[in-house]
Amino acid sequence: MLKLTSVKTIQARQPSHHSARAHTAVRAHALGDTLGMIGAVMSFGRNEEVYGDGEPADYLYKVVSGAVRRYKVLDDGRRQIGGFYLPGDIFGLEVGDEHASSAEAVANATVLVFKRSAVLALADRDGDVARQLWAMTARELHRADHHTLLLILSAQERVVSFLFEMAARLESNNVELPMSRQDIADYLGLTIETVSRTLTQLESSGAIAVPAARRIELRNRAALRCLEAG
Amino acid sequence: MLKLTSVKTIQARQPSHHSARAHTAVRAHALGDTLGMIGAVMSFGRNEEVYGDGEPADYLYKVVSGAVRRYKVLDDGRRQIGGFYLPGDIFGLEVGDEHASSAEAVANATVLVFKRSAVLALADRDGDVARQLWAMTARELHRADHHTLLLILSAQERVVSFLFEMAARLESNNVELPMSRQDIADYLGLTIETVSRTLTQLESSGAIAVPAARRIELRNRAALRCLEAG
DNA sequence: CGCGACGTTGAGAGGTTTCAACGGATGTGG
DNA sequence: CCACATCCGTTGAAACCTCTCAACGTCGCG
Repeated sequence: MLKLTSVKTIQARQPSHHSARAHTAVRAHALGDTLGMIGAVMSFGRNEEVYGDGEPADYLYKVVSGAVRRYKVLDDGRRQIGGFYLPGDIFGLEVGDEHASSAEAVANATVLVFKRSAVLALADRDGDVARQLWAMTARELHRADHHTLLLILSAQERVVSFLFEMAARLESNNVELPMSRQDIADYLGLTIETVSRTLTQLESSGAIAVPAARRIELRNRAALRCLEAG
Repeated sequence: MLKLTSVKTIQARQPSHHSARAHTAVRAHALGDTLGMIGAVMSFGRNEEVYGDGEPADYLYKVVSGAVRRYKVLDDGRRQIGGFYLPGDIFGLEVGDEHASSAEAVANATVLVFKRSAVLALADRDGDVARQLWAMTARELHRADHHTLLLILSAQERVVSFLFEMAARLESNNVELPMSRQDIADYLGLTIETVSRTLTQLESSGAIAVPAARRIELRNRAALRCLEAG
């Protein structure tokens, strides 16, 4: 298993480009629920940047509360959100030395921060850790593949697929969305209007309920599954 | 899936200048240009399956000649091509025990086949090998991320982006496409008609030349770059 | 030569976007 | 406490892009 004894105490300092305040260093339960190590807690306000595209990837992160979006922006301003990270998810892990995209807090978020160099050093000594870093990247790859599948679907299929994904990750039929319609649209490759119209349509059909803009309840999974495809 | 009862059995179905002398198991120069190991040469005819979605991932592959497509099909028949693999590329590497998509030869192809278990065993003993397997997955992840960016672009932008990608990988402005229009369409999330029309349009503008359906020459990169976005 | 696979072109339909206006919630200051 | 500004989300109508359906052309091959 894990050799916690081999883990040196890491004095995780606060990255200079971060404006959020760092709190006391705490002991993380796990990295990917298996790697044990030391991290620091940081807080990020809504829309606050965690790291930027092209910046050195000196840290990796694990969401404690709130939510984070990873995204790229094209020259003309179009934005593609590559993924959302919810409590328990790890993000910012790169094999290269630079981040390949940016990350921001969707809502106020607290995040565990780990020094990448320390994790890599640990992986060097422990094959198990190395395997898990690899597995983590592989999971991201599968997510990315699934995301490309999303983008060839119709608007309705994409929205339904998104709702199922969120319901599964939040483990409930009553989904409390942390992100805005714009975030959803940029994740699904649609406009906010199309997302909004589609949700209205799904609500009219009785498949879902939308008691509040950010709250969506899956009422008829069977019906929804018929509207899904991927 | 072809029978691989004996990894050393070689079907020299399509002898070419590359595979002509590859009757015996050869020592691969590299896996990812660095890992050294033993593989076997196999040949696949056009549209022949290399492996199928859900099958045990007992092998990984390196393209010697020809081209391979990795894809998934939805229930209703829609097909999404996740990527093309050209000579030198490695594919079929999974962290889990099953393939997450299918792979077929786009054109007659010869491929080096490696036993996954042997590679993993090697990685167990050699941290360098483990690191490279991880790096390989990370490269696929970056490709996948770039692919999702492609899918939010306009048809013209997607086609131009595709041409640039192919030109870069084939290291030439004169691109000899191994794949059909349908393959391109399924890779770009478009229809063959839209791909065809876009190419015609690009040719009319003088940005490219299409002396034959499968041969495309980039004539004006500057103009093409203006039509691109990602 | 004729067949079938592949690619191109055309016309119309349809889905998504664009542009615009409106509504609702929240927060602030008078 | 209300007026007001702002952000976010919804709704409508028209434009646009891509798809669909269809026909035609081309190439390779039996």
